[in-house]
Amino acid sequence: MSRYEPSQSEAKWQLAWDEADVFKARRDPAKPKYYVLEMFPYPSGRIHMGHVRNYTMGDVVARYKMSCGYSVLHPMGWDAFGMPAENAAMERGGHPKDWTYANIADMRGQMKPLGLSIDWSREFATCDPEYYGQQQAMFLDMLAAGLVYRKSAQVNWDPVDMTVLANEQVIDGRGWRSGAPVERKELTQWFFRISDYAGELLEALEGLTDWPEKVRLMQANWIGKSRGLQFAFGVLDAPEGFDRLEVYTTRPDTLLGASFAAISPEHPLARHLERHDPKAAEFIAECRRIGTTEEALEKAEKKGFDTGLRVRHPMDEAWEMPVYIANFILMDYGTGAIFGCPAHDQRDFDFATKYGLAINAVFEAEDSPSALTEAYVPMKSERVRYIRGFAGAEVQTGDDGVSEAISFCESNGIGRGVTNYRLRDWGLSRQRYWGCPIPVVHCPSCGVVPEAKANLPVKLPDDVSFDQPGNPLDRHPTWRDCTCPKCGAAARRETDTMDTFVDSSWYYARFTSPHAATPTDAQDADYWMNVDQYIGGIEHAILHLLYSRFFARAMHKTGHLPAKAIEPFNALFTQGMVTHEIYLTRDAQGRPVYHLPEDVEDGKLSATGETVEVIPSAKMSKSKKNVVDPVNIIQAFGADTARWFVMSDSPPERDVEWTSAGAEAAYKFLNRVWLLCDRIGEMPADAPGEGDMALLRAMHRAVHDVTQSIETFAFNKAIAKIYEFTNTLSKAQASGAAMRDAMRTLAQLISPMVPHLAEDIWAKLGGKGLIVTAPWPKADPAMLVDDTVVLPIQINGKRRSELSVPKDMPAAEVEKLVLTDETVLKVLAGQAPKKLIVVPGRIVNVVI
RNA sequence: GCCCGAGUGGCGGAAUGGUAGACGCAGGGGAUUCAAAAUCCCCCGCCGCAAGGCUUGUCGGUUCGAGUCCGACCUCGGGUACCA
Repeated sequence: MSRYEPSQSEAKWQLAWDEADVFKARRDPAKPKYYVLEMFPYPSGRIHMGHVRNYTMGDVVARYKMSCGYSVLHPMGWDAFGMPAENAAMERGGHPKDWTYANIADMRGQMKPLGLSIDWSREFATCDPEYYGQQQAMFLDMLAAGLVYRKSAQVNWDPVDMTVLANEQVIDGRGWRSGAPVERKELTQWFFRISDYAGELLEALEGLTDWPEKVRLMQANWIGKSRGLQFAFGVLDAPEGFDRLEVYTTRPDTLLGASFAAISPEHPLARHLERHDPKAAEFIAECRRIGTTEEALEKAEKKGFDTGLRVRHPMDEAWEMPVYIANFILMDYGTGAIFGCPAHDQRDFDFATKYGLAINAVFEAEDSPSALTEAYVPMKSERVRYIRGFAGAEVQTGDDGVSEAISFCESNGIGRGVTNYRLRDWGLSRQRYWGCPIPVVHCPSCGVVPEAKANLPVKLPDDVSFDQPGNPLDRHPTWRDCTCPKCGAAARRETDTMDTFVDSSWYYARFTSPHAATPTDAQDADYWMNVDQYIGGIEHAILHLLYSRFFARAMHKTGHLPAKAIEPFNALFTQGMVTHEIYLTRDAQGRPVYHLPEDVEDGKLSATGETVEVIPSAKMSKSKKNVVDPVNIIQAFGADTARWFVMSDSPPERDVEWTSAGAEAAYKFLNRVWLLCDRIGEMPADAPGEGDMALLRAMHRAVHDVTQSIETFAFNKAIAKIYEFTNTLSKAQASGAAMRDAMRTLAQLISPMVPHLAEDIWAKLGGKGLIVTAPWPKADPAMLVDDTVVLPIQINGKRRSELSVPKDMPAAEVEKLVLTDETVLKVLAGQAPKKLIVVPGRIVNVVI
């Protein structure tokens, strides 16, 4: 008998894999390729259980596909630019670069013991000049291709720190450090023309059949295609240049229910009034105190300012309406101006009620019209009766009403039907140091000039300090001052850096040739793209994934990716979070003091015996101290236990709660497998036994079920099947040869999840070579069929009895048998059943 | 606010519209042991002595049959364009 000692054997097998170089991705024309990618991590410095779960899932897929004969690419890198590095520099001193690379080294050191099948030779960080230099080259190509432009946009401005704030740095409308009320400020910034691709990005979602439906839905809603009418109101006594007010509406059928027009505080007309009307200026200033986020804007109280201007209804010369500036109208959507129909829009209804405007119903419910105490907003597909309609039938659906209204307006010269998208262009400028510099130069005579490609990468300067707020690049004279690449005159470098979403929008492509002298290598990209399986958090469902889809198209347009790669991720899987209970005690003031799980035992603090409050599981976070450090778990139980547990307990798309009991159970199971292997290994190969056939059938059943479960990402079910098979095997009385065969197969089935233990078993039972390179077992279909089935008998839908019959017994014969069943006879009491339903091979239902 | 999910025993969960609770944890009983740990075997949704009844967040509907489909709601989670 030997002991299961993961600390020794895990290191041993990791070395063996390294020496055999089994995870090196090679372009092999003889094999099909498989590219599996997990969303790369931000180098915070510590891996957490969420990482372990994410990378174990990818590892299971990678190892399984390798066994199935694929040439696998499974790389790892670091999403290394971003705010936390600058925050660390500000709080603790030091340099973002040093902090980041030290974190990367730490995290790599924590990840390696997990035994992941990663090709580490492809590792890179997005803050490597080698990587971001290629990103700058692509930016210049995209600029030349017309995919990038500059325009004015608003940012959160901290007037005390004199710095731009990210949305998460604005707390209750105030700067997180200064506490000063945040203002909106306009800056000229760079944008990607993602909205040019809105229609295509929407339509192509249909082809992403291996993406979760919820992600496709979220993206479709985000892109937000709408069909509507754009038309102009005539403005009475208009200020010069504003005699027409263009509005966009998705409900032109409600035009005769209009009672006001409203414009965005950023609308040119509002801007004009701001300069000439102090009251308007005051209102607009108030609007600007609301944050820049959609959430803040939507949740803010809806307010308007009556400009005193009036517009004429396009269908009635005599009909005049007031024009408001309203805080909820977005300048980025439509024309930045709307008309309000209070009867059929709740927001307009509230607005009209507040400002005493008319509420005129345009249509009413077909059957039961009722008084308007709130806006009547039926589904557009519902039929309604138009009482102020002007186009189409009196009774029609909202959709038809809209179409008819657009046709009517077009033929009467009132406006034109237009298709609009909610999706806005992607602002990529960041007023920060730790990001990829935007490679352009501002020249007094040539204007905005792209940096020459020969001068790339435009490297971040190292000699910067973070002792004052703001972007250090802005106050770095030798870096900022440069010469114009076009005319050679003195010029200034762009000091904005790129949004880190740019970095993560093409790393998957860079992994195919991570050190090429161009952004991608055509042959490598052609062989390895697309990512066959992408795995990551649902929190990236919209932004990261949509930006990546756009970027792949932009890369194709600029010659950096083949046409087949414009949808870069063939299949997507979104995994849940790892959660843990939260433990806390209270200090003298009643404030919570959080405690690490490892310091709590049986609901009490180990040190003092004080009882802790327990809050239900939440996402692991440092501030709540409900974190379990994978490094501790690996030291205590081994990587295989950590891997087994994160895969076993919950369906992978759902959150998993880390419990120490669960981790111990995983460890116990692996021990059991180890001992079982020992026992079988000691059986003489020719030891006689019975039940070889039964064991063989169970083995094929297990191979089939586990394979199916892995293929469908049901890892928890795969593990349940492995438990069942292990139970069967340990109770089996089969011959030595059959037992060994079954045990080796068991080792293969567990090998994607617990690869180290699997290698140990394989080696002990005489498997050939490394299990990691052994071909995946195949289930024989003939071994999977059962001859008899047990049919449950229901009476009025409730299970009352059962019946064992040959698998293919005709329904008529089953019926006869059912009517002889004791329970059925008793319930029928001599009467005939009303109905007898026989679902062959499944169930019988007797209706009485 | 808006968009998208999720809710099943004490706990994590399983279930092509067809036996609700597979598998695991916790718990109970037993074997082994001088004893304990470890290991092995058995029991285990709730109410009830039992017969039986109830049970998949709540309420309603479709169906011979609903955890699964439809409608309304409740709670929790993700996103909301400068967190990554």
